[in-house]
Amino acid sequence: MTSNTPARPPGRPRTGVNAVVFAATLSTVHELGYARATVERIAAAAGVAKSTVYRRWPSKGALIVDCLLDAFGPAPLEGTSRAELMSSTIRWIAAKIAEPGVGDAFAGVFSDAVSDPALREILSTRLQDPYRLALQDALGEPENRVLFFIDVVVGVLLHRMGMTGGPMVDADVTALVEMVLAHFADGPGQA
Amino acid sequence: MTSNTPARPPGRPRTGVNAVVFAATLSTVHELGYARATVERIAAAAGVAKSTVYRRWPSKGALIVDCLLDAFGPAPLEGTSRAELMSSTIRWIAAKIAEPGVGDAFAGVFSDAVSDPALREILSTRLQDPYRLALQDALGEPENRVLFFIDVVVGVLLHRMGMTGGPMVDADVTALVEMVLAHFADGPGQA
DNA sequence: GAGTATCGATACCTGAAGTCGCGAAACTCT
DNA sequence: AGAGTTTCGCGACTTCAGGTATCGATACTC
Repeated sequence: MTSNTPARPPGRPRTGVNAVVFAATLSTVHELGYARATVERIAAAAGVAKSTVYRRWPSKGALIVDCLLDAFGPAPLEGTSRAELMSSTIRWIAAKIAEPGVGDAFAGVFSDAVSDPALREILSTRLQDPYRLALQDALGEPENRVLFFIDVVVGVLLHRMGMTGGPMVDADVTALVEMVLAHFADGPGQA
Repeated sequence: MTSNTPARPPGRPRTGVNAVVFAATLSTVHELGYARATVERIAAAAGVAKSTVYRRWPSKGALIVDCLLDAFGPAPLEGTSRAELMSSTIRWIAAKIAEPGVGDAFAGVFSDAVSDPALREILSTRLQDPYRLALQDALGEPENRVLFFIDVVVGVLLHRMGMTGGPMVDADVTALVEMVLAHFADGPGQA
């Protein structure tokens, strides 16, 4: 244990502007949409130089993913029964995606990932995997079933967002909950 | 009925290269991905000038939408029972999206539409509405239920495509069919 | 033959992602 | 105190893609 206390590396420390940049990202995406929310505009909204943003995130997509991670936070995973747990998780995701800027940012980075394998890797590893593992643990379901669950919930919400420009209304979220609950009611085991 | 036979408008008629451009679009998108499939490259692959493409389609998104319309064609709507009809429709969409280039193009134009209201209008009106109306008629379901059906099927398939880079495996398509069928089994009427 | 709309080719404009280099500031270590 | 290191803001720069405009040539209709 010779170097167990890195204390602080030499050089000027980074200013604590990550939270400000995340807030500026969401508000800029919310106002202008994903494509017009350029890194330059986001940086200006945060009161920060563009080079500062690129010093911390390698690409616009990586910035968005980190911003989404910050916006979502850890999954609540509340509920005593499997049904309650799934229901609350779905409603939690729906509510988060409905927050101003979050859905637009999510759909935007998602579509960028289609033709960008590096970004797809970031999206899958940094954003999807933590929630996937937490759900596997909480639900006791195998990986492929949880991935299917995520595909259904997030896919439906993003498709509605992309087609209409707005979040899904509550009645349809309820229908989504009922449909998913019925499919997963029989517990782990089937394909 | 004075001008009931427009016959052919004056000027040089357009050459019949639409089909060639569509094929070039899909193959280019398949090879390079949506973002790198520039209009210039697509035109070159079709043996056509870029200006010719822009003379026929106002934007890249409109070209992609027309290309998808051509690739999908009319919905089969086969099956005697409601369950068979839904099942065959879902498998038909899944198979189409799995065709080389189609899924990438779909996901790409979809994500572009998120921050482009004009493109969203084109996507919704030209691509979604025809199939929505046909499904409303064939299933006897109200608009909001059919929209939910489309959200589920297309949303799930595109989310899988965007996250993994490849189409959904057959076992998961089967799970999707079962889940949707169970939800819509009770027929029209509930929310 | 006059008029019109297409064709290919090419040059151009705009905007956005990402890079680079600069001098200044804020730290740590000696 | 001073050397070394890293960040900061600022701005110029490169690259690339969507889209526009202009050109002479071509293929039609009237």
